[in-house]
Amino acid sequence: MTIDPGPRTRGGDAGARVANALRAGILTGQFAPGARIRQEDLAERFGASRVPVREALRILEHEGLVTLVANTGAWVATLTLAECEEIYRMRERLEPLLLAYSAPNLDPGDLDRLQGLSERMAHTDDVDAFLELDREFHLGTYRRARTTQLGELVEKLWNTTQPYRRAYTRSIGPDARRIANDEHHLIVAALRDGDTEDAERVVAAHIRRTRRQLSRHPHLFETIREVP
Amino acid sequence: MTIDPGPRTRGGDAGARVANALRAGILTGQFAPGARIRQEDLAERFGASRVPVREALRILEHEGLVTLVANTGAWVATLTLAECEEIYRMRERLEPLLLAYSAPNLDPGDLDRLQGLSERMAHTDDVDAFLELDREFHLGTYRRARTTQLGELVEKLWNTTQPYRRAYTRSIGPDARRIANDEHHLIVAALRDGDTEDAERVVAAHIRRTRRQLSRHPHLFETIREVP
DNA sequence: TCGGCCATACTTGGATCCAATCAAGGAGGA
DNA sequence: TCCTCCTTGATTGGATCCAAGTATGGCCGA
Repeated sequence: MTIDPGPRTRGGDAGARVANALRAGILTGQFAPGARIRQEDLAERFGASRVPVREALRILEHEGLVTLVANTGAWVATLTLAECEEIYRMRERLEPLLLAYSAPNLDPGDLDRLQGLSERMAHTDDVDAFLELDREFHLGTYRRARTTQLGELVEKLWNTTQPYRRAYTRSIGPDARRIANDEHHLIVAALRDGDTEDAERVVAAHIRRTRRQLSRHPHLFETIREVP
Repeated sequence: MTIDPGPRTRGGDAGARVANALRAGILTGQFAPGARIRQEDLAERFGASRVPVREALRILEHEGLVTLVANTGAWVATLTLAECEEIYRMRERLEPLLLAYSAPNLDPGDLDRLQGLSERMAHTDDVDAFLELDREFHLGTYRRARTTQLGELVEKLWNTTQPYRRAYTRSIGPDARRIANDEHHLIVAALRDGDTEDAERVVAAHIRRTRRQLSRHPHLFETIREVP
């Protein structure tokens, strides 16, 4: 019995490999919400047959990134404003809990790295870079959580809302993003103080504020639904 | 363009059909945690080939009911005590939110039905009947929630912990279950009063108490892990 | 000219076949 | 006697092939 080789996708797991690649494509915006996905296209693109592609679609369906309709096809999942608000309300409750799992295990090096991310974020005007740093920062605060379910779920919630977060970030100016930076600094400060409860409160408020902001931009969700 | 046929599993979705059947088997205890699942067995049992079976396993893997190891096999998922506590903490935060979505839409007929379930629960000594009624009751309070993600997630959390809830319920006497009945009555009463916030508090306390009870029975999780 | 119907092409779904991988059991040697 | 290595069986993974369903385009009729 060899030891588990970890997340390295070795031969014998083409389904997961295709899923990872397609997930990355959706998160980076190469595949837009509502876009049709043809199995054979993916198979050709990744040099696999349609069998693992179908498995990959099944995986991503349950991650909320793909919508499958039997005998009809697959589309990149779309969200309505109501669904997006729902996810943000879930995050509002779950991420403080996840932070509570993680905070006691964050060492000074972690905190320095988080502070570095937060500062780089404050000095960038590029939307994609900002999004990437934002994600790195928040998930970074959760990295030391020894959870098996909660961490994955939170990442999943981030993933499904990512395309809309990108559209939103583009639509607002760089100035409007400054508030997020202040909140990030507050989180790092609370974590340095060892005041986990305060950090939890700031995270919850951060998510709540973002949700309200999103609600003021319903047009972001008025994409043409190719899904019937 | 025909309208979406809904959750009816018609021809052309054997993967989902197998997944539903296997899920039911796990929830009813026919497949115990840690039990090996052979693809060909399932295929033969459900009269399908191994292709849809593999899809079903992928689905259930992401529902947390099955553990897959590449090139090795599939097992009914097992939980450690720590993982179970983690899930209960998640439920503690999510179910009050879900109840808040549902409560305003519950009509008097729903409440009567819930009260009926709660009373039948108080008068049964059969463990399986109790578990079924308990599940019906709680999910019944959430049934009117117009959510797309949260409801499914909560049901998923119920499913993954179901085998251990069964073992726990068996291990305690009928008397120890009475407290749950009182809490259920409180929930119905709060809902009748239109006091959603109070109902949320009772649900949270109910889950929290159950989590503490489970923590006192670590032996329930000391099953032989067939998974290497 | 517009609407409905039908046939055709395309896409997805499922089954069978073959290759690759892993686990177990036995043989051989120290 | 115990450890190691190798062989063999069983099971999973992937590809190709065929069937079934759906959507699109053209044709006919009103």
